[in-house]
Amino acid sequence: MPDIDHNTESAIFSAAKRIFTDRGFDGTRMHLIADEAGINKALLHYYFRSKEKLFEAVIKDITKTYIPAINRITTTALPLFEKIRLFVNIFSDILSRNPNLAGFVLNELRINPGRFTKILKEAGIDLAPVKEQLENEMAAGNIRAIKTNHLLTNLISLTVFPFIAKSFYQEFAGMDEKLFSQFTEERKTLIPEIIIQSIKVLK
Amino acid sequence: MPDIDHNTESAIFSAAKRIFTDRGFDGTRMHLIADEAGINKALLHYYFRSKEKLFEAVIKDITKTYIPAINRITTTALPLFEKIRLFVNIFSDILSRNPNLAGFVLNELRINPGRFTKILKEAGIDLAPVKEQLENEMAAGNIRAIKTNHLLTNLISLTVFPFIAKSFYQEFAGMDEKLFSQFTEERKTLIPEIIIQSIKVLK
DNA sequence: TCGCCGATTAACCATTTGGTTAAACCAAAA
DNA sequence: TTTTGGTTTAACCAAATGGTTAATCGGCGA
Repeated sequence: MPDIDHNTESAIFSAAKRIFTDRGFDGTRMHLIADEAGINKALLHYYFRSKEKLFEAVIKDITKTYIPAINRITTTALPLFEKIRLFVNIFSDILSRNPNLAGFVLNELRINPGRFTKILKEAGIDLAPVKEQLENEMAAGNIRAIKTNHLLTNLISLTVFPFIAKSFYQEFAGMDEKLFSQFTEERKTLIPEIIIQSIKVLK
Repeated sequence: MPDIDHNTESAIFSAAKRIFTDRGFDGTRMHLIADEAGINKALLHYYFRSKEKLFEAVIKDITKTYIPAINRITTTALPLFEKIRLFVNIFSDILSRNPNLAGFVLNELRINPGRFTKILKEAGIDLAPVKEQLENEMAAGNIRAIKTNHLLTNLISLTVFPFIAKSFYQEFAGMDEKLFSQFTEERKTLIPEIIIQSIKVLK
C-alpha cells in the first residue's frame, strides 16, 4: 500500500464539516465544499462517493469526538455536585468553540431523525452511570427526589440553549461576540448553583 | 371589488406553513406545497410571487400570532411568581400544539438571521415590562439579585429545550408521544418551582 | 527513460428546482 | 348570449445541483 497523502481528503473533510454545520444538510451545496477546500467538485466524489456519504462521515466524526468527551464526565468517579460543575464547564467550552454544533445536531435530528439516530446510537451515549449515581444519592437521602430525566433535561437545557439561540441574543439583547461569551462564562457558575440548589436537601 | 374566494390562498398558505416549519426553508420544495394544497405549482406564484415571499408570509403570520400571545403575559398585572407560572403554562401549550415551531424558528434564525430578524423585530417582542418588574422586586428585596438576561434565559431554556430536542427523547429516552407530553406536562409545575426557588429570598 | 497508477481536472449529464407563459375555465355582469 | 376578468392549468424554461467520465498530471519504481 502506497503512502496516501491525506491532505486533500482532510481538506475536503474539514470544509464539509464547516459548511454542513453552518448551513445544514439541505442548505449545503457540494460545489461550496469544493470551493472552500480549493479543489475540483469531482474530487469530492472521488474521496466520498456522495453527499449523503460525506455528511455521514461528518456526523460520525462529530459524534465520535464529543460523545466520548461527555461519557468521560458521566463515568468519572467524582462527587455529584463536582460532576455537575465539570459537566457545565466542559460542555460550555465545547459549544463556545463550536458555535453551530448544538443547533446543527438538534436541527438535523428534528428534520431527518433517521439519518442521524443510527450513528448517534453507535457512538453510545452512556447516561446510565449518572442516573445510577443520582438514584443512589436519592436513596441515601443526600439529595431530594426528582426524576433523572427532568434533572438531566434541566442541566442540559440551561447549558445548551443560549448557544442555539445565539443570534437571538445578538439581535435582540444587543450582545456582541464578547458580551455573549461573557454571558455564557457567567452561566458556568450560575447553572450549577441553580441545579444543585434544586436538589440540595433543605435543612 | 369582487368577492374574492380565499380558499385557495389559505390552502396554499397552511400547506406552506406546515412544510416550511417541518423541513425548513432549504428543505422545502415548492411542488410539495402545491401537492399538499392540492393545486398546480403555478398557482403558488400567482398568489405569492416567490418562495421567499411565501416564506416571509409564513414567518410574518407566525410572529404575529405568538409574539402578541407572549407580550400579553409579560404585560399582565400579575404578581411575579404567578406570571412565571402563567408563562411556562402558556408557552408549553403553544409548543405542544406546534411541535416544530421552536426548532424551526431557532434554526432559521441561526442559518439566515437576516431573513428572520427584520420580521421578528416588527412583531415587537416586549421584554421591558418583565425586566422592569424584576428589577423592582430586586430593589424592594423581594427576590434575590440576578441579571434579568440570565433569569429569562433560564426560564425560556427550561421550557423550550425539550421541544426542540423531542426526537432525542423519543430515540434515546424511549419516550413515545404520550410519555413525552406527560413529561412536558410535569415540567409545567417543575420549572416554576426551580425558577422561583432560584430567586426566592432565603430566610 | 519509460510506464504505471493514484490524484486531479474540464467537460459533460440527467434531474430537480423555482419560476413563467399562454391558453383554458368559469361565474357573473352587460 | 356574449363579454369580461379573475382563477387554474399544462407545458415550458433556464439555472442549479448532485454526480459521472474520459483525459491529463506528476511522482516513483523498474
